Amino acid sequence: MVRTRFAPSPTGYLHIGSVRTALFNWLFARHHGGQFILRIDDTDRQRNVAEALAPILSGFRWLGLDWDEGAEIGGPHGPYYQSERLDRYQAAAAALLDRGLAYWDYATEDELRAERQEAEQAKRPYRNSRRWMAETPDDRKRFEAEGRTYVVRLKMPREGRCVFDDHVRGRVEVAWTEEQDHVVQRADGTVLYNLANIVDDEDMRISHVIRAAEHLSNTPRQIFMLEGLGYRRPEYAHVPFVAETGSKNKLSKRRIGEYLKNPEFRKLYQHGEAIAQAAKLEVAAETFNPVIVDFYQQVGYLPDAIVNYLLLLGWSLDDKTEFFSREEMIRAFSLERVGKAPASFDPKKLSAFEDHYMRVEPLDRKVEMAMTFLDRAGLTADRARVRQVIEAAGDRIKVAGDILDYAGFFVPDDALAFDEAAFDKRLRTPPEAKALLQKFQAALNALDPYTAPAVEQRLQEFVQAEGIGHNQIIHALRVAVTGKAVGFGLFESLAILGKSQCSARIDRALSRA
RNA sequence: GUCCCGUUCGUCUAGCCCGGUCCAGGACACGGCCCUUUCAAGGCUGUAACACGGGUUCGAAUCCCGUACGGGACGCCA
Repeated sequence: MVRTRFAPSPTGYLHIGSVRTALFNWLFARHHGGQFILRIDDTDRQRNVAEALAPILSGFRWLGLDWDEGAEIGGPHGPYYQSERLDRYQAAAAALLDRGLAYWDYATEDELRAERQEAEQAKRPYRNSRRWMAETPDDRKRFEAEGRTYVVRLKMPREGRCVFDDHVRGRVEVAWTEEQDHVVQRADGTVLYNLANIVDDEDMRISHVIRAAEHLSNTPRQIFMLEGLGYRRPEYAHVPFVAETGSKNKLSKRRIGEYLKNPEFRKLYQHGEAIAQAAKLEVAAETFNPVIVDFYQQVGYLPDAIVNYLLLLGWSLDDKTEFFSREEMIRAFSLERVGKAPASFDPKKLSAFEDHYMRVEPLDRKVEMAMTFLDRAGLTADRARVRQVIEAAGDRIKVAGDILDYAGFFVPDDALAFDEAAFDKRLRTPPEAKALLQKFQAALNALDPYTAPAVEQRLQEFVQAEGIGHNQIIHALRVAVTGKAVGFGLFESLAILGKSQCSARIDRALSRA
Protein backbone atom coordinates (compact mmCIF):
# COMPACT_ATOMS: atom_id res chain seq x y z
CA MET A 1 0.00 0.00 0.00
CA VAL A 2 1.43 3.33 -1.03
CA ARG A 3 1.25 6.00 1.63
CA THR A 4 2.90 9.38 1.18
CA ARG A 5 2.89 12.45 3.31
CA PHE A 6 3.54 16.13 3.36
CA ALA A 7 4.46 17.70 6.67
CA PRO A 8 4.26 21.49 6.68
CA SER A 9 5.29 23.62 9.61
CA PRO A 10 2.60 26.08 10.61
CA THR A 11 4.32 29.17 9.30
CA GLY A 12 1.33 31.07 8.00
CA TYR A 13 2.15 30.70 4.35
CA LEU A 14 2.60 28.06 1.67
CA HIS A 15 5.74 28.33 -0.40
CA ILE A 16 5.45 27.48 -4.07
CA GLY A 17 8.30 24.98 -3.83
CA SER A 18 6.65 23.21 -0.92
CA VAL A 19 3.43 22.89 -2.84
CA ARG A 20 5.33 21.35 -5.70
CA THR A 21 6.72 18.72 -3.33
CA ALA A 22 3.28 18.20 -1.84
CA LEU A 23 1.82 17.83 -5.31
CA PHE A 24 4.31 15.10 -6.19
CA ASN A 25 3.41 13.26 -3.00
CA TRP A 26 -0.26 13.62 -3.73
CA LEU A 27 0.08 12.50 -7.33
CA PHE A 28 2.17 9.51 -6.40
CA ALA A 29 -0.36 8.36 -3.82
CA ARG A 30 -3.29 8.89 -6.16
CA HIS A 31 -1.50 7.17 -9.02
CA HIS A 32 -1.09 4.05 -6.90
CA GLY A 33 -4.48 4.24 -5.26
CA GLY A 34 -2.78 4.91 -1.93
CA GLN A 35 -3.18 7.52 0.77
CA PHE A 36 -1.83 11.00 1.15
CA ILE A 37 -1.31 12.17 4.70
CA LEU A 38 -1.05 15.76 5.89
CA ARG A 39 0.92 15.77 9.09
CA ILE A 40 1.76 18.95 10.95
CA ASP A 41 5.34 19.60 11.97
CA ASP A 42 4.59 21.96 14.80
CA THR A 43 6.50 22.03 18.04
CA ASP A 44 5.52 22.51 21.62
CA ARG A 45 6.84 26.01 21.61
CA GLN A 46 4.73 27.30 18.78
CA ARG A 47 1.77 29.42 19.60
CA ASN A 48 -1.32 30.01 17.48
CA VAL A 49 -0.77 26.86 15.53
CA ALA A 50 -4.34 26.86 14.27
CA GLU A 51 -3.99 30.40 13.01
CA ALA A 52 -0.70 29.77 11.26
CA LEU A 53 -2.03 26.61 9.76
CA ALA A 54 -5.22 28.06 8.30
CA PRO A 55 -3.66 29.65 5.19
CA ILE A 56 -1.81 26.43 4.48
CA LEU A 57 -4.86 24.22 4.66
CA SER A 58 -6.83 26.76 2.70
CA GLY A 59 -4.17 26.66 0.01
CA PHE A 60 -4.36 22.89 -0.19
CA ARG A 61 -8.13 22.95 -0.47
CA TRP A 62 -8.04 25.67 -3.08
CA LEU A 63 -5.63 23.65 -5.19
CA GLY A 64 -7.73 20.54 -4.79
CA LEU A 65 -5.02 18.55 -3.03
CA ASP A 66 -7.12 16.51 -0.67
CA TRP A 67 -5.66 14.43 2.11
CA ASP A 68 -6.89 11.13 3.48
CA GLU A 69 -5.57 11.47 7.00
CA GLY A 70 -4.10 14.26 9.04
CA ALA A 71 -4.80 17.82 10.00
CA GLU A 72 -8.41 18.52 10.95
CA ILE A 73 -9.70 15.18 9.71
CA GLY A 74 -7.67 12.79 11.86
CA GLY A 75 -7.33 9.14 10.97
CA PRO A 76 -6.28 5.78 12.38
CA HIS A 77 -2.57 6.54 12.77
CA GLY A 78 -2.71 9.80 14.68
CA PRO A 79 -2.20 12.06 16.35
CA TYR A 80 -1.03 13.98 13.31
CA TYR A 81 0.39 16.97 15.13
CA GLN A 82 3.95 16.55 16.32
CA SER A 83 3.25 18.58 19.41
CA GLU A 84 0.97 15.77 20.56
CA ARG A 85 3.45 13.01 19.94
CA LEU A 86 6.25 13.81 22.33
CA ASP A 87 5.82 10.61 24.36
CA ARG A 88 6.33 8.53 21.22
CA TYR A 89 9.56 10.34 20.43
CA GLN A 90 10.86 10.03 23.94
CA ALA A 91 10.16 6.33 23.90
CA ALA A 92 12.14 6.06 20.68
CA ALA A 93 15.04 8.02 22.17
CA ALA A 94 15.00 5.72 25.19
CA ALA A 95 15.05 2.69 22.91
CA LEU A 96 18.07 4.04 21.03
CA LEU A 97 19.90 4.52 24.34
CA ASP A 98 18.86 1.08 25.43
CA ARG A 99 20.30 -0.53 22.37
CA GLY A 100 23.56 1.32 22.54
CA LEU A 101 22.80 3.33 19.41
CA ALA A 102 22.81 6.60 21.27
CA TYR A 103 24.48 7.98 24.35
CA TRP A 104 24.13 10.67 26.94
CA ASP A 105 26.48 13.47 26.03
CA TYR A 106 27.53 15.72 28.90
CA ALA A 107 29.78 18.03 26.92
CA THR A 108 29.22 21.75 27.29
CA GLU A 109 28.81 23.96 24.26
CA ASP A 110 32.20 25.55 24.93
CA GLU A 111 33.90 22.20 25.03
CA LEU A 112 32.36 21.22 21.74
CA ARG A 113 33.22 24.49 20.12
CA ALA A 114 36.83 24.06 21.20
CA GLU A 115 36.94 20.61 19.66
CA ARG A 116 35.53 21.89 16.43
CA GLN A 117 38.03 24.71 16.23
CA GLU A 118 40.87 22.40 16.96
CA ALA A 119 39.83 20.10 14.14
CA GLU A 120 39.47 23.02 11.80
CA GLN A 121 42.92 24.37 12.61
CA ALA A 122 44.45 20.95 12.12
CA LYS A 123 42.55 20.80 8.82
CA ARG A 124 41.03 17.50 9.62
CA PRO A 125 37.34 16.71 9.48
CA TYR A 126 35.62 17.23 12.79
CA ARG A 127 34.43 14.23 14.67
CA ASN A 128 32.95 14.09 18.12
CA SER A 129 35.59 12.87 20.59
CA ARG A 130 32.96 11.21 22.78
CA ARG A 131 35.00 12.38 25.73
CA TRP A 132 31.85 13.27 27.68
CA MET A 133 29.94 10.25 26.51
CA ALA A 134 27.99 8.39 29.19
CA GLU A 135 26.70 4.90 28.55
CA THR A 136 26.21 3.58 32.07
CA PRO A 137 24.50 4.89 35.20
CA ASP A 138 27.93 5.26 36.78
CA ASP A 139 29.19 7.47 33.96
CA ARG A 140 26.12 9.57 34.28
CA LYS A 141 26.49 10.03 38.01
CA ARG A 142 30.06 11.09 37.59
CA PHE A 143 29.23 13.79 35.03
CA GLU A 144 26.21 14.93 36.91
CA ALA A 145 28.28 15.32 40.04
CA GLU A 146 30.16 17.95 38.07
CA GLY A 147 26.89 19.74 37.51
CA ARG A 148 26.71 18.90 33.86
CA THR A 149 23.54 18.42 31.84
CA TYR A 150 23.16 16.12 28.89
CA VAL A 151 21.70 15.79 25.43
CA VAL A 152 21.15 12.49 23.66
CA ARG A 153 23.43 11.89 20.71
CA LEU A 154 23.48 9.19 18.11
CA LYS A 155 26.46 6.87 18.31
CA MET A 156 27.07 6.80 14.61
CA PRO A 157 29.11 4.05 12.95
CA ARG A 158 32.70 5.04 12.17
CA GLU A 159 33.32 2.74 9.30
CA GLY A 160 31.52 1.39 6.29
CA ARG A 161 28.99 3.07 4.08
CA CYS A 162 25.32 3.82 4.09
CA VAL A 163 23.71 2.81 0.84
CA PHE A 164 20.19 3.51 -0.28
CA ASP A 165 18.29 3.76 -3.52
CA ASP A 166 16.59 6.96 -4.42
CA HIS A 167 13.88 7.14 -7.08
CA VAL A 168 15.29 10.40 -8.38
CA ARG A 169 19.02 10.26 -7.72
CA GLY A 170 19.62 6.56 -8.20
CA ARG A 171 21.93 4.70 -5.83
CA VAL A 172 23.33 6.94 -3.11
CA GLU A 173 26.34 5.94 -1.05
CA VAL A 174 27.69 7.87 1.88
CA ALA A 175 30.64 6.94 4.09
CA TRP A 176 29.55 6.79 7.72
CA THR A 177 32.63 8.80 8.60
CA GLU A 178 30.93 11.76 6.98
CA GLU A 179 28.31 11.68 9.66
CA GLN A 180 28.38 13.39 13.02
CA ASP A 181 26.98 12.16 16.29
CA HIS A 182 23.79 14.10 15.81
CA VAL A 183 21.74 15.30 18.73
CA VAL A 184 18.32 13.69 18.82
CA GLN A 185 17.01 14.88 22.15
CA ARG A 186 17.60 18.15 23.96
CA ALA A 187 18.31 18.65 27.62
CA ASP A 188 14.68 19.58 28.18
CA GLY A 189 13.49 16.29 26.74
CA THR A 190 12.16 17.62 23.46
CA VAL A 191 13.39 15.85 20.36
CA LEU A 192 14.79 17.01 17.08
CA TYR A 193 13.38 16.77 13.62
CA ASN A 194 15.25 13.71 12.42
CA LEU A 195 14.05 11.47 15.21
CA ALA A 196 10.50 12.79 15.19
CA ASN A 197 10.41 12.32 11.48
CA ILE A 198 11.21 8.62 11.43
CA VAL A 199 8.91 7.88 14.34
CA ASP A 200 6.07 9.63 12.56
CA ASP A 201 6.76 7.91 9.28
CA GLU A 202 6.84 4.55 11.00
CA ASP A 203 3.67 5.13 12.99
CA MET A 204 1.86 6.48 9.96
CA ARG A 205 3.05 3.61 7.77
CA ILE A 206 4.60 5.92 5.21
CA SER A 207 5.83 3.85 2.29
CA HIS A 208 7.44 6.55 0.15
CA VAL A 209 9.25 9.57 1.45
CA ILE A 210 9.16 12.17 -1.29
CA ARG A 211 10.82 15.35 -0.12
CA ALA A 212 13.07 18.21 -1.12
CA ALA A 213 16.67 17.42 -1.98
CA GLU A 214 18.00 19.38 0.98
CA HIS A 215 16.90 16.40 3.07
CA LEU A 216 19.18 14.05 1.20
CA SER A 217 21.88 14.51 3.80
CA ASN A 218 19.42 13.70 6.59
CA THR A 219 18.75 10.31 5.12
CA PRO A 220 21.75 8.29 6.37
CA ARG A 221 21.21 9.30 9.99
CA GLN A 222 17.53 8.53 9.64
CA ILE A 223 18.30 5.13 8.20
CA PHE A 224 20.72 4.49 11.05
CA MET A 225 17.98 5.20 13.56
CA LEU A 226 15.13 3.42 11.89
CA GLU A 227 17.14 0.28 11.31
CA GLY A 228 18.30 0.32 14.90
CA LEU A 229 14.73 0.60 16.05
CA GLY A 230 13.54 -2.15 13.75
CA TYR A 231 11.36 0.11 11.65
CA ARG A 232 10.52 -0.51 8.03
CA ARG A 233 12.71 1.43 5.63
CA PRO A 234 10.60 3.58 3.33
CA GLU A 235 11.50 4.23 -0.26
CA TYR A 236 13.04 7.60 -0.94
CA ALA A 237 12.75 10.21 -3.63
CA HIS A 238 14.59 13.49 -3.23
CA VAL A 239 13.29 16.07 -5.62
CA PRO A 240 15.40 19.09 -6.51
CA PHE A 241 14.45 22.43 -5.06
CA VAL A 242 12.73 25.13 -7.06
CA ALA A 243 15.19 27.79 -8.17
CA GLU A 244 14.84 31.52 -8.72
CA THR A 245 13.90 32.92 -12.08
CA GLY A 246 16.97 32.70 -14.29
CA SER A 247 19.31 31.39 -11.60
CA LYS A 248 20.07 28.24 -9.69
CA ASN A 249 19.56 29.65 -6.22
CA LYS A 250 16.84 28.20 -4.13
CA LEU A 251 13.66 30.24 -4.42
CA SER A 252 13.13 32.05 -1.17
CA LYS A 253 10.26 34.21 -0.08
CA ARG A 254 12.57 36.67 1.61
CA ARG A 255 14.39 37.60 -1.55
CA ILE A 256 11.38 39.10 -3.25
CA GLY A 257 13.09 42.49 -3.47
CA GLU A 258 15.77 40.85 -5.54
CA TYR A 259 13.27 39.06 -7.76
CA LEU A 260 11.36 42.23 -8.51
CA LYS A 261 14.39 43.37 -10.49
CA ASN A 262 13.54 40.64 -12.98
CA PRO A 263 11.13 42.19 -15.51
CA GLU A 264 8.95 39.12 -15.85
CA PHE A 265 8.70 38.57 -12.15
CA ARG A 266 7.91 42.22 -11.61
CA LYS A 267 5.19 42.10 -14.25
CA LEU A 268 3.56 39.18 -12.50
CA TYR A 269 3.73 40.97 -9.19
CA GLN A 270 2.52 44.34 -10.43
CA HIS A 271 -0.41 42.82 -12.24
CA GLY A 272 -1.44 41.25 -8.95
CA GLU A 273 -0.81 44.44 -7.07
CA ALA A 274 -3.02 46.43 -9.44
CA ILE A 275 -5.84 43.97 -8.91
CA ALA A 276 -5.39 44.01 -5.16
CA GLN A 277 -5.63 47.78 -5.21
CA ALA A 278 -8.66 47.91 -7.48
CA ALA A 279 -10.39 45.23 -5.44
CA LYS A 280 -9.38 46.96 -2.23
CA LEU A 281 -7.93 43.72 -0.95
CA GLU A 282 -6.30 43.87 2.40
CA VAL A 283 -3.15 42.03 1.59
CA ALA A 284 -0.40 41.16 3.99
CA ALA A 285 3.01 42.05 2.61
CA GLU A 286 4.15 38.80 4.13
CA THR A 287 2.08 36.62 1.84
CA PHE A 288 1.31 38.87 -1.11
CA ASN A 289 4.26 37.49 -2.96
CA PRO A 290 4.41 35.35 -6.10
CA VAL A 291 6.57 32.89 -4.20
CA ILE A 292 3.60 32.22 -1.92
CA VAL A 293 0.50 30.41 -3.12
CA ASP A 294 -1.83 32.90 -1.41
CA PHE A 295 -0.91 35.49 -3.99
CA TYR A 296 -2.52 33.56 -6.81
CA GLN A 297 -5.58 32.74 -4.81
CA GLN A 298 -6.06 36.40 -3.97
CA VAL A 299 -5.84 37.84 -7.45
CA GLY A 300 -7.98 35.19 -9.06
CA TYR A 301 -5.78 32.63 -10.74
CA LEU A 302 -7.22 29.22 -11.53
CA PRO A 303 -5.98 26.40 -9.32
CA ASP A 304 -5.75 24.10 -12.34
CA ALA A 305 -3.28 26.45 -13.98
CA ILE A 306 -1.11 26.62 -10.89
CA VAL A 307 -1.14 22.86 -10.43
CA ASN A 308 -0.36 22.18 -14.07
CA TYR A 309 2.50 24.64 -13.96
CA LEU A 310 3.88 23.15 -10.76
CA LEU A 311 3.66 19.67 -12.25
CA LEU A 312 6.05 20.65 -15.02
CA LEU A 313 8.43 22.26 -12.57
CA GLY A 314 10.87 19.39 -12.53
CA TRP A 315 8.73 16.71 -14.09
CA SER A 316 7.83 15.92 -17.66
CA LEU A 317 6.09 13.12 -19.46
CA ASP A 318 7.70 13.43 -22.86
CA ASP A 319 8.92 16.02 -25.31
CA LYS A 320 5.48 17.38 -26.20
CA THR A 321 2.70 17.10 -23.66
CA GLU A 322 2.12 20.22 -21.61
CA PHE A 323 -1.47 20.19 -20.50
CA PHE A 324 -2.76 17.65 -18.04
CA SER A 325 -6.14 17.32 -16.44
CA ARG A 326 -6.07 16.01 -12.88
CA GLU A 327 -6.92 12.53 -14.10
CA GLU A 328 -4.23 12.66 -16.75
CA MET A 329 -1.54 13.79 -14.38
CA ILE A 330 -2.48 11.14 -11.87
CA ARG A 331 -2.28 8.50 -14.55
CA ALA A 332 0.99 9.76 -16.03
CA PHE A 333 2.96 10.68 -12.93
CA SER A 334 6.04 8.73 -11.97
CA LEU A 335 9.03 9.53 -9.79
CA GLU A 336 11.43 8.21 -12.39
CA ARG A 337 10.63 11.13 -14.63
CA VAL A 338 11.43 13.75 -12.05
CA GLY A 339 14.51 15.66 -13.17
CA LYS A 340 17.72 15.84 -11.15
CA ALA A 341 18.53 19.48 -11.81
CA PRO A 342 16.74 22.32 -10.01
CA ALA A 343 13.82 23.75 -11.97
CA SER A 344 13.55 27.51 -12.16
CA PHE A 345 10.39 29.36 -11.42
CA ASP A 346 9.31 30.99 -14.67
CA PRO A 347 6.61 33.66 -14.34
CA LYS A 348 6.01 33.82 -18.09
CA LYS A 349 5.36 30.14 -18.30
CA LEU A 350 2.99 30.29 -15.38
CA SER A 351 1.06 33.11 -17.05
CA ALA A 352 0.85 31.06 -20.21
CA PHE A 353 -0.77 28.21 -18.30
CA GLU A 354 -3.16 30.63 -16.66
CA ASP A 355 -4.11 32.02 -20.10
CA HIS A 356 -4.80 28.58 -21.38
CA TYR A 357 -6.94 27.46 -18.48
CA MET A 358 -8.87 30.71 -18.39
CA ARG A 359 -9.66 30.29 -22.06
CA VAL A 360 -11.29 26.93 -21.49
CA GLU A 361 -12.98 27.86 -18.23
CA PRO A 362 -16.78 27.73 -18.56
CA LEU A 363 -18.41 31.15 -18.78
CA ASP A 364 -20.59 30.57 -15.72
CA ARG A 365 -17.59 29.87 -13.56
CA LYS A 366 -15.85 33.00 -14.83
CA VAL A 367 -18.92 35.05 -14.01
CA GLU A 368 -18.94 33.59 -10.53
CA MET A 369 -15.30 34.44 -9.91
CA ALA A 370 -15.64 37.91 -11.41
CA MET A 371 -18.64 38.68 -9.21
CA THR A 372 -16.61 38.22 -6.07
CA PHE A 373 -14.01 40.69 -7.30
CA LEU A 374 -16.58 43.30 -8.30
CA ASP A 375 -18.16 42.80 -4.94
CA ARG A 376 -14.96 43.42 -3.08
CA ALA A 377 -14.32 46.52 -5.17
CA GLY A 378 -17.65 47.82 -3.94
CA LEU A 379 -19.34 47.71 -7.33
CA THR A 380 -22.90 46.56 -7.57
CA ALA A 381 -22.94 44.50 -10.68
CA ASP A 382 -25.81 42.94 -12.49
CA ARG A 383 -25.01 39.29 -13.20
CA ALA A 384 -26.32 39.42 -16.77
CA ARG A 385 -24.13 42.38 -17.54
CA VAL A 386 -21.07 40.75 -15.98
CA ARG A 387 -21.70 37.85 -18.26
CA GLN A 388 -21.91 40.08 -21.31
CA VAL A 389 -18.72 41.90 -20.40
CA ILE A 390 -16.84 38.67 -19.86
CA GLU A 391 -18.04 37.29 -23.14
CA ALA A 392 -17.05 40.44 -24.96
CA ALA A 393 -13.69 40.65 -23.21
CA GLY A 394 -12.87 37.08 -24.17
CA ASP A 395 -9.31 36.15 -23.39
CA ARG A 396 -8.43 39.64 -22.30
CA ILE A 397 -9.43 38.45 -18.84
CA LYS A 398 -6.41 36.42 -17.78
CA VAL A 399 -7.19 36.13 -14.10
CA ALA A 400 -10.52 36.68 -12.40
CA GLY A 401 -9.34 39.99 -10.97
CA ASP A 402 -8.94 41.39 -14.48
CA ILE A 403 -12.68 42.01 -14.54
CA LEU A 404 -11.77 45.22 -12.74
CA ASP A 405 -10.22 46.51 -15.94
CA TYR A 406 -13.82 46.83 -17.06
CA ALA A 407 -15.10 48.49 -13.93
CA GLY A 408 -16.38 51.28 -16.17
CA PHE A 409 -19.30 49.07 -17.14
CA PHE A 410 -20.40 48.84 -13.55
CA VAL A 411 -20.18 52.40 -12.32
CA PRO A 412 -22.89 55.06 -12.51
CA ASP A 413 -22.59 57.22 -15.65
CA ASP A 414 -21.63 60.31 -13.70
CA ALA A 415 -18.87 58.43 -11.88
CA LEU A 416 -17.07 57.14 -14.95
CA ALA A 417 -13.38 57.97 -14.77
CA PHE A 418 -11.70 59.19 -17.92
CA ASP A 419 -8.20 58.47 -19.08
CA GLU A 420 -7.18 62.14 -19.30
CA ALA A 421 -4.49 61.71 -21.92
CA ALA A 422 -6.90 59.85 -24.18
CA PHE A 423 -9.63 62.35 -23.49
CA ASP A 424 -7.41 65.22 -24.63
CA LYS A 425 -6.18 63.39 -27.65
CA ARG A 426 -9.53 62.17 -28.90
CA LEU A 427 -12.09 64.71 -27.69
CA ARG A 428 -10.45 68.03 -26.89
CA THR A 429 -7.73 68.29 -29.50
CA PRO A 430 -9.36 67.33 -32.84
CA PRO A 431 -11.38 70.40 -33.85
CA GLU A 432 -14.27 68.48 -35.39
CA ALA A 433 -14.48 65.77 -32.71
CA LYS A 434 -17.27 67.23 -30.62
CA ALA A 435 -19.49 68.13 -33.52
CA LEU A 436 -19.10 64.68 -35.07
CA LEU A 437 -19.76 62.92 -31.81
CA GLN A 438 -22.85 64.97 -31.17
CA LYS A 439 -24.16 64.26 -34.61
CA PHE A 440 -23.48 60.55 -34.31
CA GLN A 441 -25.14 60.51 -30.90
CA ALA A 442 -28.34 61.64 -32.52
CA ALA A 443 -28.02 58.92 -35.16
CA LEU A 444 -27.51 56.33 -32.40
CA ASN A 445 -30.44 57.54 -30.39
CA ALA A 446 -32.73 56.83 -33.32
CA LEU A 447 -31.48 53.24 -33.38
CA ASP A 448 -33.70 50.32 -32.43
CA PRO A 449 -32.80 47.63 -31.62
CA TYR A 450 -29.52 48.79 -30.06
CA THR A 451 -27.37 45.81 -30.89
CA ALA A 452 -23.70 45.56 -31.80
CA PRO A 453 -24.31 44.82 -35.51
CA ALA A 454 -26.90 47.58 -35.73
CA VAL A 455 -24.53 50.07 -34.12
CA GLU A 456 -21.79 49.03 -36.46
CA GLN A 457 -24.01 49.44 -39.49
CA ARG A 458 -25.12 52.84 -38.32
CA LEU A 459 -21.48 53.86 -37.96
CA GLN A 460 -20.68 52.70 -41.49
CA GLU A 461 -23.53 54.73 -42.84
CA PHE A 462 -22.43 57.70 -40.80
CA VAL A 463 -18.81 57.76 -41.97
CA GLN A 464 -19.93 57.41 -45.57
CA ALA A 465 -22.48 60.16 -45.31
CA GLU A 466 -19.99 62.45 -43.62
CA GLY A 467 -17.14 61.50 -45.90
CA ILE A 468 -14.82 60.85 -42.93
CA GLY A 469 -12.60 57.95 -41.84
CA HIS A 470 -13.53 55.50 -39.09
CA ASN A 471 -10.77 56.81 -36.93
CA GLN A 472 -12.33 60.23 -36.72
CA ILE A 473 -15.28 58.97 -34.75
CA ILE A 474 -14.39 55.62 -33.24
CA HIS A 475 -11.75 56.73 -30.77
CA ALA A 476 -13.75 59.68 -29.52
CA LEU A 477 -16.73 57.44 -29.05
CA ARG A 478 -14.76 54.85 -27.12
CA VAL A 479 -13.30 57.39 -24.74
CA ALA A 480 -16.69 59.00 -24.24
CA VAL A 481 -18.54 55.83 -23.28
CA THR A 482 -15.82 53.72 -21.61
CA GLY A 483 -13.42 56.39 -20.40
CA LYS A 484 -10.53 54.47 -21.88
CA ALA A 485 -8.41 54.39 -24.99
CA VAL A 486 -8.43 50.64 -25.27
CA GLY A 487 -10.87 47.85 -24.62
CA PHE A 488 -12.74 45.11 -26.35
CA GLY A 489 -15.02 45.64 -29.36
CA LEU A 490 -16.47 49.13 -29.42
CA PHE A 491 -19.83 48.05 -30.83
CA GLU A 492 -20.21 45.39 -28.16
CA SER A 493 -19.31 47.98 -25.57
CA LEU A 494 -22.08 50.28 -26.77
CA ALA A 495 -24.60 47.47 -26.98
CA ILE A 496 -23.84 46.28 -23.44
CA LEU A 497 -24.26 49.75 -22.00
CA GLY A 498 -27.44 50.34 -23.97
CA LYS A 499 -28.86 53.42 -25.56
CA SER A 500 -29.64 55.53 -22.54
CA GLN A 501 -26.35 54.94 -20.78
CA CYS A 502 -24.38 55.62 -23.94
CA SER A 503 -26.27 58.79 -24.58
CA ALA A 504 -25.81 59.98 -21.01
CA ARG A 505 -22.10 59.25 -21.15
CA ILE A 506 -21.70 61.05 -24.46
CA ASP A 507 -23.53 64.07 -23.02
CA ARG A 508 -21.20 64.11 -20.09
CA ALA A 509 -18.11 63.78 -22.26
CA LEU A 510 -19.27 66.57 -24.54
CA SER A 511 -19.93 68.99 -21.75
CA ARG A 512 -16.62 68.07 -20.18
CA ALA A 513 -14.74 68.63 -23.44
C1' G B 1 36.92 23.94 4.25
C1' U B 2 34.51 18.78 3.77
C1' C B 3 30.91 15.83 1.23
C1' C B 4 27.27 15.55 -2.61
C1' C B 5 25.01 17.39 -7.04
C1' G B 6 23.98 20.07 -11.46
C1' U B 7 25.28 22.57 -16.39
C1' U B 8 20.89 21.47 -23.73
C1' C B 9 17.60 27.71 -27.57
C1' G B 10 16.34 34.29 -24.00
C1' U B 11 13.24 31.00 -20.37
C1' C B 12 11.08 26.07 -18.89
C1' U B 13 12.49 21.60 -20.78
C1' A B 14 12.69 16.45 -24.09
C1' G B 15 16.69 13.45 -25.53
C1' C B 16 21.57 11.06 -21.81
C1' C B 17 20.86 5.07 -18.16
C1' C B 18 20.57 1.25 -23.41
C1' G B 19 26.23 6.03 -28.54
C1' G B 20 24.01 6.29 -34.94
C1' U B 21 16.86 7.58 -36.37
C1' C B 22 19.41 14.75 -33.19
C1' C B 23 23.20 19.45 -38.74
C1' A B 24 18.96 18.30 -31.31
C1' G B 25 12.16 18.00 -30.50
C1' G B 26 8.26 20.87 -27.75
C1' A B 27 6.38 25.02 -25.05
C1' C B 28 6.74 30.03 -23.51
C1' A B 29 9.00 34.57 -24.90
C1' C B 30 10.83 37.34 -29.15
C1' G B 31 10.88 38.96 -34.74
C1' G B 32 8.27 39.22 -39.62
C1' C B 33 3.81 38.83 -42.59
C1' C B 34 -1.65 38.38 -42.74
C1' C B 35 -6.21 39.81 -40.24
C1' U B 36 -7.92 44.37 -37.74
C1' U B 37 -12.08 50.38 -35.09
C1' U B 38 -8.25 50.29 -30.18
C1' C B 39 -6.12 46.44 -27.07
C1' A B 40 -5.86 41.39 -27.10
C1' A B 41 -6.54 36.94 -29.77
C1' G B 42 -5.96 34.03 -34.24
C1' G B 43 -3.40 32.18 -38.95
C1' C B 44 1.28 31.62 -41.48
C1' U B 45 6.41 32.08 -40.75
C1' G B 46 11.35 32.98 -38.72
C1' U B 47 15.68 33.53 -35.27
C1' A B 48 17.80 30.61 -31.46
C1' A B 49 21.12 25.73 -27.46
C1' C B 50 24.37 20.34 -26.35
C1' A B 51 29.49 25.08 -20.47
C1' C B 52 34.87 24.18 -21.93
C1' G B 53 39.15 20.85 -22.96
C1' G B 54 40.93 16.07 -23.71
C1' G B 55 40.00 10.81 -24.50
C1' U B 56 37.26 6.12 -26.16
C1' U B 57 34.72 4.93 -30.87
C1' C B 58 33.74 4.11 -37.80
C1' G B 59 30.40 7.49 -35.09
C1' A B 60 29.31 11.22 -28.78
C1' A B 61 24.37 15.87 -26.43
C1' U B 62 24.65 10.67 -25.04
C1' C B 63 30.44 6.80 -22.31
C1' C B 64 35.36 8.18 -19.47
C1' C B 65 38.83 11.91 -17.37
C1' G B 66 39.87 16.86 -16.25
C1' U B 67 38.63 22.28 -16.01
C1' A B 68 35.26 26.23 -15.29
C1' C B 69 30.87 28.02 -13.42
C1' G B 70 26.64 27.37 -10.40
C1' G B 71 24.10 25.05 -6.42
C1' G B 72 22.91 22.05 -2.02
C1' A B 73 24.09 19.83 2.76
C1' C B 74 27.30 20.21 6.73
C1' G B 75 22.59 23.06 13.91
C1' C B 76 20.59 21.43 20.87
C1' C B 77 16.16 24.53 12.76
C1' A B 78 12.51 21.96 10.10
